[in-house]
Amino acid sequence: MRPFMAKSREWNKKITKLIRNGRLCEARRVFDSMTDRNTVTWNSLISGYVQNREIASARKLFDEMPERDVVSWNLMISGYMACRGSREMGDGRMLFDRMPERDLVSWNTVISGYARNGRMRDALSLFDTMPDRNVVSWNAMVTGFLQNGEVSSAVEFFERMPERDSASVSALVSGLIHNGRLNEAAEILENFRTVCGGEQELVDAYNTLIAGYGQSGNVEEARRLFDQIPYRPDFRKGDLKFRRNVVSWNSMIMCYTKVGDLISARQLFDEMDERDIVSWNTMISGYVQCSNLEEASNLFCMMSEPDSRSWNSMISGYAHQGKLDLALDFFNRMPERRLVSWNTMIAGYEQNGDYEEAIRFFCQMQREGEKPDRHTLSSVLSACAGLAALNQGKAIHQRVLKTVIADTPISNSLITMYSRCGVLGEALAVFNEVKMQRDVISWNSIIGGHAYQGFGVEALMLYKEMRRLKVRPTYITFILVLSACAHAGLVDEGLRQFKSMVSEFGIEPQVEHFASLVDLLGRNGYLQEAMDLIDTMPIEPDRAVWGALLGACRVHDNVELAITAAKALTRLEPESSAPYVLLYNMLADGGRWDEATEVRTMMERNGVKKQPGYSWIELNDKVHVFVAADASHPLSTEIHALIECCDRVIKDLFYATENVLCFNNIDL
DNA sequence: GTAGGGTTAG
Repeated sequence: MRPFMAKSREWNKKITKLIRNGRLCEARRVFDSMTDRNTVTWNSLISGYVQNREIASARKLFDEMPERDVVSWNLMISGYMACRGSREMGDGRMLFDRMPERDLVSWNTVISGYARNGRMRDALSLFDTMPDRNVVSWNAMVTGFLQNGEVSSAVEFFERMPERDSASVSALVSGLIHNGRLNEAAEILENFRTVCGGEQELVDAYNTLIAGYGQSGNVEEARRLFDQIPYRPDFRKGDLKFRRNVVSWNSMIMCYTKVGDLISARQLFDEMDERDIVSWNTMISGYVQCSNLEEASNLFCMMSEPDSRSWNSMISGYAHQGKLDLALDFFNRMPERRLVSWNTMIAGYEQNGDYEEAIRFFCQMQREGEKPDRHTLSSVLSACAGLAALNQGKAIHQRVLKTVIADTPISNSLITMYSRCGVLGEALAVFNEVKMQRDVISWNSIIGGHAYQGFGVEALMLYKEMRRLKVRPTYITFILVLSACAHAGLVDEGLRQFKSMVSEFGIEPQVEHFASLVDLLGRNGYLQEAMDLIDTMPIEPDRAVWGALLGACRVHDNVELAITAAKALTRLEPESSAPYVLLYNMLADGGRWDEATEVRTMMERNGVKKQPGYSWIELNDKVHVFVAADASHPLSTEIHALIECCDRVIKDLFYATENVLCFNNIDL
């Protein structure tokens, strides 16, 4: 035996293992350090890039490699087909047409690529012309039909198959479930059971159905099936093959975690003889989903080799609890961070309102060579919306045009971002571009944008257009419509819309709707009516409801109701300074100094501190945040000097115009 | 080291 052969085989194994553990960069370093690479070495690394959707890197290796075999070609084709874009699929097809020698895998790769992306006609024409077919070719067609909702074609193909294996049955059963036909799926399984008795394939079909029941939340039925599969083989019956495998256990555990029954999930987990990485990850993610990070972390620590899913579950768990420091700790400790890890951190910061950090992470991610996808872009767009960072948002819009083909959620984020940045024209431009793929969220975004910017009448016009096009509004639509009416002073219209929400659409009013109604009435001077509404509303009023009343009292200078509202607010949020401050200012404005002082004393006695106000400005793609009495900005001294200068100019003008404040003509 | 189904992360 030649020693160097054994050597390169060992290295190839090492590369494969690194790729399996998500350490692609390390695999690349091993590859680069090798002197005796063979075709398998090249193919292994290409496979790593393909698995990680780095198609350009895969192609570069493919073009550079000295000798390509049929596996190299097949790997590249499968990489292109998995990218799903029509351009990439075209590239894959081009390679297929150009390759010197095709095998069954080549044909099946292209067929399933077409089938998965709804191009059944292309899939079918290849299927019909291919020299010979195997069970994989048939299964790919069945799956494709089911994914496109063509259930009868799928069943027809299934029946025409010359031979079937466990994947054929699983494909049909799971496809039927995804088309909402659980009963038919169960029927197929029953037929299959009588035909093939206690074979291994039956277990796979059972597992599919268990998972299907789990998806629809029917744990009892799933458990009934699970219990029908014997735990251990029954030797007396000669039943050697029909027994639970690790997927049966994992699927059942998943059913329990899905409904939050972690006790039962854990019982099964502890009962298992052999757990695989999926068992561990399913349990961890179950604990994460019900916010039990302690147990999640216990299990995580017990794992010998956590993979990227294990790490990312922990990161997302802590991020959801707002513990970004702990999330970051896991993020930093993981052996190799991939796109999902970055996305989890960015989404975590964004959802916790730390928009600057979300954007900072986004920039760092790109510096480290990771390409954003739709998840990244959607989070970052929300962060830009939160900061009203228009230039950043525009730059990301450009990225979107290069990265995503047509994606409704992303377009909706763009609409929201432009709205929040105050450029409704841009928001409308996006809204008009996606005419064909609008959903109710697109409408909510554009209506909300107009309402938010004070264009109540325009918001209502958009709502009417939405109704004309028979788009069914949601409860959020009505929060926005009521807010639009409030801003436009259309009290009667608002009340009419509220009634129509209940009577026409059967939407049960939520506390947010009452807050909007209180705002609608109060803002337009109907303070007593707003108060009466609070007294009679069927839900407990929350801070938004009382806040709306208090704001209205401030505008219309009703001190007595303001006191009621402020009292209610301090009961709900004892630590908030806003109601005290607002009430203090109102009393002081009215010259009621004794009561004002009393409010101030009460605030101090209750240990409430005034929270510093803050504002921000976007300049040269950077967002600068200013907090009162904060000197952390690099140009703090200069900024304060400038403010003082402005202050002087304003004061001079103020006195010069004999106490008549007129900002309109000031040219600073 | 490559093709189809069923279990895990954003």
